[in-house]
Amino acid sequence: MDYLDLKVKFLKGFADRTRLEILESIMDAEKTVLQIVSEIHGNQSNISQHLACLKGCGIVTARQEGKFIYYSLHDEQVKRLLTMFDTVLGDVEQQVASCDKNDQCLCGKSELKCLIKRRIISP
Amino acid sequence: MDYLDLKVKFLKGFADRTRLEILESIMDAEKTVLQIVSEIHGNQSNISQHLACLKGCGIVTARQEGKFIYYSLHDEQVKRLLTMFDTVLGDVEQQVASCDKNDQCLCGKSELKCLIKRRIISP
DNA sequence: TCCATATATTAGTATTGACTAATGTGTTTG
DNA sequence: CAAACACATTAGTCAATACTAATATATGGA
Repeated sequence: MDYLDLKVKFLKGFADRTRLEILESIMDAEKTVLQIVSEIHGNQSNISQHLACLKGCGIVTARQEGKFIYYSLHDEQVKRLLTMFDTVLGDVEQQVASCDKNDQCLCGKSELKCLIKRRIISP
Repeated sequence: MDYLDLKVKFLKGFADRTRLEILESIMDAEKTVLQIVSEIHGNQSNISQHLACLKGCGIVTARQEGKFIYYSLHDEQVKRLLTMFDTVLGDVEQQVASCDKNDQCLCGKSELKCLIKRRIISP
């Protein structure tokens, strides 16, 4: 694993809907797994796996207290980064939203418009 | 597609080795597709697809001039974000590098240690 | 010690995404 | 207009990843 691989892994940590929901949930205060599970949709197993992922990506840290494990953002820098995502996305949101022009890319291939374009289903 | 989906898509745009290589390549100056292709490994088709992806994610923009198309970062904010990735990664690099503890997560399941853990191959 | 609670792990499946090779489109130049 | 060039698109394949359900581990308390 070279530096670029580490960077990819770190960034992939953020690039998932469930994980972003988790991060939003613990943005301002540490939470236990069950607290997170109840705040966002998801089941316990799934959330646990995503938390392990976030930890492995250096995005969150865990702190045990009795039978509870509290998760929080790794540090202030990570929080700043999360904030910056929104800032920058503000600039480009329109472009990203016009997904029609790049159906094939990161839109989820079972998205309706993508299925149409790929002629799996008809309009 | 709600706001969170847009954010996920935007972030996924960064979360790939080839795309990061492209971004590094055009970080300081716009480049044509062929220039990018020759600077990093990759073949033309592959790079073209990644460029379409980056464009769709609002990360780069394209400018046509004759038969050439010049790609560059979408704006200064995106450049700042790319810089910030390195800054924050500096803090957490050690944690990310110790991939052993989270084999299953974003390490690539055909990585040697992952294959061992999953008992596909033996140590 | 036995049970309940909190969380992690495993295994299996389905989806998503990256890559290659081949072909298509548009632009310039002879 | 035809050939060459620059780039985009398509289709197909394989690998990576997210999810569910079931099971395992660990902690605290009756």
